[in-house]
Amino acid sequence: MALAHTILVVLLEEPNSGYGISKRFEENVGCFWQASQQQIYRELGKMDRHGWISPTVIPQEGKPDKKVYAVTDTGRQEVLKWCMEPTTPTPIREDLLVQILAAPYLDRQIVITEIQRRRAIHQQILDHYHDRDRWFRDQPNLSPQDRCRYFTLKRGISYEESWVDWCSNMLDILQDPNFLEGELQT
Amino acid sequence: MALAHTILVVLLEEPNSGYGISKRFEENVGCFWQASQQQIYRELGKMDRHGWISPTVIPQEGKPDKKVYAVTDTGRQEVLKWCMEPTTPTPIREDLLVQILAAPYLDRQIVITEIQRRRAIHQQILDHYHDRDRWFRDQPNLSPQDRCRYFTLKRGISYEESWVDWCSNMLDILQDPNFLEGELQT
DNA sequence: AACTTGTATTCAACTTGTTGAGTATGAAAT
DNA sequence: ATTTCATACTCAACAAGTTGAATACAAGTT
Repeated sequence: MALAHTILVVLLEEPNSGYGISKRFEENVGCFWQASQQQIYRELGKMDRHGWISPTVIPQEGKPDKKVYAVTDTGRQEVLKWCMEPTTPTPIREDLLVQILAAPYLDRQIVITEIQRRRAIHQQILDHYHDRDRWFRDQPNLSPQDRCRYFTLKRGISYEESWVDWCSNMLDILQDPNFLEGELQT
Repeated sequence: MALAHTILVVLLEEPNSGYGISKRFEENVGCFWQASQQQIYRELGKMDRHGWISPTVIPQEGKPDKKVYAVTDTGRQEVLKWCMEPTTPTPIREDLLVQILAAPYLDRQIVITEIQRRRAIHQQILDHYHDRDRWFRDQPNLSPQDRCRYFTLKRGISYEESWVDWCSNMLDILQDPNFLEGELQT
């Protein structure tokens, strides 16, 4: 139940609603954990039933009511216990590399176009991460929480850079008309 | 149904049994797609019902019988169609980074130990990939299939390198006794 | 006046992934 | 002689992720 624990960590900093948590995921957590709104709402229900969080309905003006969840003592114990356990690398499942494996049966131009498209996507994410990186650097003082968020952003940057590099390298190789013959390039 | 399509691509090169496909996944495909034996067997059943593959029972000496699956025409059409569609980056879900986000609530030594452990894991995978990389380079002639497998391996290397680099960087920062104060390091 | 956007939540169906048990054979090792 | 390993497959239960629909209010836009 890693999603539940991710949500708990987000709620440790401050209580928040399902909608607010979802926004947080988009803005801050997205570089290492992606979850849909529906997933978050469902998980919050389960966490509530487990007694890890407790909701307070907050009436708002001009907006619908919201249910703000706070971490309970049980929840706090649970998440800290979970966080001290060893982790394993996440299994990778990458559609694009299935295409690469199928490249001998495909038109080369399709593969090239797809890698260009993917490089653009990763470059765009990277640009966005660089903006956030600059924001962190411009702050005179960062809270420990922000500092740790910065570390996760660094991981996101490292990841996206590795994609952009690989794509560029692939394009160099595939655009060489002799790529099927001869020595392997470096 | 990306797993089904990944299996189809593997079967395009040569017909194979569930067990054999599982081995292939461990040896070659694992750097970009991880699937358990059970998942593969279940998927093969579904693919058979869809008419994408057809089995032949092969009696063996000294070993149990095996069901060798070959891609049908329908299956071939299906996988080639799928491979020409645009892909999206796989959502990332990384437990270790949840821990990093929770670091302000944890003992620093636990986080350091965990990152060291993870770096060792990624370094080990990387060493193994480097061995395979060397094997590819030592071949005088590679089939287009092997050449494409090599490209996916390159992606694996890029990915694991980015992890090792990030871990090393994190350890430098966390082992600095003043990491909570002062300027952000590069 | 009707449409879109942003906030806020809930429910249902389906697919995919994980975990564990269970069956069977032959070869190699203790 | 028994255990372990490698081959080879099946079934079931559960957890997690995806997709889509539905409801509701207010503000801003066309």
